[in-house]
Amino acid sequence: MLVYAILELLQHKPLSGYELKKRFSGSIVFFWHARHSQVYPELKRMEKQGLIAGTRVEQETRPAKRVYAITADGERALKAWLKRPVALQAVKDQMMLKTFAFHLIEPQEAAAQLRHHQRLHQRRLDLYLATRQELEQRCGEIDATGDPIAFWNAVTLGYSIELERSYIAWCNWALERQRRFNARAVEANANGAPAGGPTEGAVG
Amino acid sequence: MLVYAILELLQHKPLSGYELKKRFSGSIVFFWHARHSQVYPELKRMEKQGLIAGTRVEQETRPAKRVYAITADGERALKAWLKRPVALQAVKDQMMLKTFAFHLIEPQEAAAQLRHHQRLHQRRLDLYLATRQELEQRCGEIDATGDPIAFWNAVTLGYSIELERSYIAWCNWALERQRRFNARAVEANANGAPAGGPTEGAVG
DNA sequence: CTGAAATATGACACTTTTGACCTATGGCAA
DNA sequence: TTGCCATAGGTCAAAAGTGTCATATTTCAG
Repeated sequence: MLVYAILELLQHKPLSGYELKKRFSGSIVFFWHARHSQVYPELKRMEKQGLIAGTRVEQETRPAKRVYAITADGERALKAWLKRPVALQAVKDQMMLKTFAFHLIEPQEAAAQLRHHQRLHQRRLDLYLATRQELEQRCGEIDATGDPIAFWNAVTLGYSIELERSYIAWCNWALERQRRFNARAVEANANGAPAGGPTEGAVG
Repeated sequence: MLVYAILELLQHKPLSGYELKKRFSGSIVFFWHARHSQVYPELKRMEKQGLIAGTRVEQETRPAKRVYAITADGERALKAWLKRPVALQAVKDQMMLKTFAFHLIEPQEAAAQLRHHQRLHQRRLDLYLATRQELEQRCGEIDATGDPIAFWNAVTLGYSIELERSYIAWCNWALERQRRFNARAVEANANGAPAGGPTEGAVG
């Protein structure tokens, strides 16, 4: 997969390993990322396969760098991949893994975790919104410019924003539901009817 | 991370490697998954660490199995992990990686990809909704039962459902935006004003 | 009675990813 | 002038994860 992420970035413009690494902390990082210790070996492998071509570039004030450009073969491989249908991706979410077992910790601790997580996603959302503002200022009303690169950039950014909003909304919803749940439990306890214990049937 | 996923599952009830593997195709698979070739070695490692304890169990109609139970150490480790604040997780989304480069393929091919992906997520959403129905039938109105396991199960399931709905909504939105975008491009073309070419500034 | 399917566990090669460490150069600030 | 930061590019061990093959047993359908 990293192969295609790199090809996509090089398809716009030739870049060095260091510049690529920085791109993976730029807009593409919203849905794909890689460390430099993964990028450099991958570039070598891709060059051996003929997907990209590197050239040494001397610089005056900075160390020399090796700039990679996509080849005709690389572009073919990229387009072929784009046309292949994607399979449904498995979800891996640490926060959900924790939430699934929140019955093991104190309700207020669970709530604190949810609030903390909400703050983190709020910060990320703010970053995404700022990025969108920037993009719109650079490109004007995207639909009007007719630039397909800016268009699809905006479409993926729209997804990232929606995802963060969903997460924040879910945190709110979970906290609200938890408040109601706890209130009921306290009430039931006061009436001398203890809340139900672990129910095996709930898991599977 | 797999360690904690396994501990969570064993915390409910001792299970064999095979049963665990099946759990990873059950409700926990909505946000975590693992193949059996990862589960079995992990169980051995965890037993050596003292987080779980295995016992050989003979069966009449089936081959003997090794059932693992969580230890006091394992429970402590699990609870400690639950209380540690989660870091923001990086997103990895193949579909977004593709969408980011859809300017390289024909608009109708991009639209076909979006529609295909929407169908896949619709199917998954249907599965999740069925699971929720099942859960509610087994546990009744969850807030009323006072069972915290069923409660947090419902909360995570709520997230999974929201995520799928977001994805489907995004596909619709993207398709609609693309239709408008293409209509404009055709219009501009008819007026003798060709649509803008690649804009370097759109990526970074 | 043969073969497929489910149960049950494992080995192994491989890729992907992470985290820590290392080497340079040059600019800039305390 | 000492040290930090950014640029530039690596290495390496380890962990995480995938995919395939192997090996038993038993049940059940044809």
